[in-house]
Amino acid sequence: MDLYKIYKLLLDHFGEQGWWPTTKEGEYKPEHRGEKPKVEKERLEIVVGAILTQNTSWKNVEKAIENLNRKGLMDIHKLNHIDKKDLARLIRSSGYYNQKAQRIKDFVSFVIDKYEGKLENLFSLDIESLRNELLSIKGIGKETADSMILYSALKPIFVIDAYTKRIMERLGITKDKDYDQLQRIFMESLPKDQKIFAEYHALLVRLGKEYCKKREPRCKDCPLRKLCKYPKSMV
DNA sequence: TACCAGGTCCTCG
DNA sequence: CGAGGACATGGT
Repeated sequence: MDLYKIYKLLLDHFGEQGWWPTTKEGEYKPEHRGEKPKVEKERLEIVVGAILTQNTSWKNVEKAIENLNRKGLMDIHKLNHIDKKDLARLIRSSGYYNQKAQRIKDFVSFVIDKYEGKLENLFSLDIESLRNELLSIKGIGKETADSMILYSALKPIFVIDAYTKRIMERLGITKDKDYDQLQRIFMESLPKDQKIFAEYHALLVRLGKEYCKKREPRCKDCPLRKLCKYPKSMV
């Protein structure tokens, strides 16, 4: 199956997604706006959001990010200095708040210790080194690292998440593939283009949320129904 | 009520 | 290695 063809079908059906949501200057709530992050604060917000959204709905993360923005805390050094309990309280809505507060703190202290507190320095590494650096931080796994690389550092890497795995299996393209195998399949089938990787992943999430849901998938109206092998696709 | 949501770490066999 | 549990809130 041609993954690029699937991409075009999704793009035709949903249109451009404008990932990742970011907050404009003077505002507090992150939105899909179809613009790449420009300033350091936007890049940091994506990094923080990537940690906060681990196994959690984005809606719950939005509130947490808004809290941090309203307090003016979306800043590496401020996040480094804030008391962990206070941080946990602010991000409570995103769940696992004690773990996530620790993970955010581990991340910012890492950037301060090794990269002068500037994401720009960390992100100037080549893609392999950057990924290894991110993965060495406790609490940052493959998906979180790759989300940071793709959406914040703006380098071409394909993000695999639960939606992607489910959709690929239901389509009948893969079965029991692990993260690295799935990622390889996408990256070897598509142009190495940050914009395409970003948009594709966003489209898969959209499809997973609205059609290829875990329970009660809406196969009848699914934009991919003609090429899908999901047993229950005729429901 | 139970399940799900843009995972990761740790432990055990 | 891979399975299984812990981490936690908010929506359906």
